[in-house]
Amino acid sequence: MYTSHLLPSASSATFPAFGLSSEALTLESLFASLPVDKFAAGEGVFWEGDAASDIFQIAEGCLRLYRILPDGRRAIIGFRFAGEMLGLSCEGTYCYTAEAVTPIRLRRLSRARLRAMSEGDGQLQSLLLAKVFEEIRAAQQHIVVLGQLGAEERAAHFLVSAARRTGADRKRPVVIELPMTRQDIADYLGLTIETVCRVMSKLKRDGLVTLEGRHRVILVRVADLQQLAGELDSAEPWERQASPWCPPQWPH
Amino acid sequence: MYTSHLLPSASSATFPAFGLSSEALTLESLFASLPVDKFAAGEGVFWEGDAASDIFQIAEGCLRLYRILPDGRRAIIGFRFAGEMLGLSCEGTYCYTAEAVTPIRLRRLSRARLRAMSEGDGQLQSLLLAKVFEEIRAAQQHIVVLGQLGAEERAAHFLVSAARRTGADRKRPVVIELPMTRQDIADYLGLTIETVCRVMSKLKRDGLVTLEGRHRVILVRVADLQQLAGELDSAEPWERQASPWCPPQWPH
DNA sequence: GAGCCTCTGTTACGAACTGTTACGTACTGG
DNA sequence: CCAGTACGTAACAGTTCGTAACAGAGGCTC
Repeated sequence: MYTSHLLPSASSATFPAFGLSSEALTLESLFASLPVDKFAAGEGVFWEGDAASDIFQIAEGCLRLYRILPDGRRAIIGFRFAGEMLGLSCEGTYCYTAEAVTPIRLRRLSRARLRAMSEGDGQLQSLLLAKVFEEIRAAQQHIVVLGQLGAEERAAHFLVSAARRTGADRKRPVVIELPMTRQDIADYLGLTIETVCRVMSKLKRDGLVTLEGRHRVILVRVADLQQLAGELDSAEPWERQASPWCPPQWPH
Repeated sequence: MYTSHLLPSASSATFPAFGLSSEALTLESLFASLPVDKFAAGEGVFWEGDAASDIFQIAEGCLRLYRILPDGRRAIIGFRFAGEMLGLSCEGTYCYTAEAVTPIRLRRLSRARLRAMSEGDGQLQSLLLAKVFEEIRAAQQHIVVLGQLGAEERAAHFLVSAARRTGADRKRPVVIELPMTRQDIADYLGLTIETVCRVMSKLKRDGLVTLEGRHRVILVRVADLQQLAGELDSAEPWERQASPWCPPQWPH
């Protein structure tokens, strides 16, 4: 799981890459027949304050969710990847801006229609509620990370979470792809870009990871990274299937 | 609103002190006939990992919600006050420990029973969902505070939020009562107790607040405090009624 | 109710960490 | 291939932390 909001998708439901789970199929099928919207990298899907009329499922790509403070600082609340949903936990207006990190394709479902569909469908309601609870749990995890962990610990947590989320932690070597920029990571972890660089370099120097280019990290000593991360994950219910992962080809 | 989780109660529903709102009555009436449990200050109501069998409504007093990290650090996720609910957004097991800050009285409703009651009751479902959404919004607010604000800004935000939450910001002078200890505030704001003291002293020295004993703060220059807090509140939908407030008599 | 005791809170100062600024390098896209 | 952007590194500055000493409030005993 990605520190917190990187993996706010399913708790009991899963998102296998080819839709083998019956529970997941229920949710996936809601979107399956909908047309696909495309957005270029850097494009916004919706903005904080917009009427929250739709929810989205990401068919492909990666988004960042953020809020801008009055003085211009940017707080990234989380990232969303292929297979995950977007905008479910907003009511009235979106409480953050959603922007494409990579080129993305997503399907749009109006909130009104979802409401109509879930009316009287207890199973669907449960699935949606599970996603909302998952999002709360992820947010609380993020709160713990930002409030209690130091820079190196936050970075370790970010990496370990990414590995778990993508399922990379079940292969050897553990290779994770990070489509977002260092600035994105910094704004997500509550650090500056320089501190992120420093810490990544230190992890590399200490032999915990290997860096291949800007967007690929190989976790060498996973157990040590997990310990650095405060082992916040191990007690977490993220024992789940990986979401489909976009191929490593995002330009910046 | 309290930085974030201090006020995760209602978004559309309100909790007037004497239950005058019809929406609030719907939720309040769920608990009204239930027996009252009492807990002494420092006592735990439930623990992280416990089966989340019940949800609670606080009749009186204040609780802290926290998680303990493997190395002993304590992260306070939020506080809960009289009139608010507890344990709603957990599924399966509680994801934090709830502990009385002051002597508390609360009413317990089993999750199974709530489920049965809400089955087929669309209005009740909406009310509960609104509370869950409110909690997510509060958590995201807390993420922004912990990730982007400095120590003084966090403290200012904490105070302004407390004022808004208790309705103290609509009177002059703005007097807020903080039943929790400095250590609680520190663990909530991601600071050390010394930094909390230092910052509070600085706010006092700068004439922004007056401190009366350990648990009472008078906000002198509210607008300046709000600006320090990043004005995160002003754009927030916390334009709501205050919850009933416990009398200022908590010993430590 | 007086006095002692313990716990909480406050302040000071040095240490550690993170932010800031600046500059050089690597990658990306045209 | 070139220009622009993102990234990495280093030196310096600022903030926060950690330790420690002290002050004050509340509780307890007598």
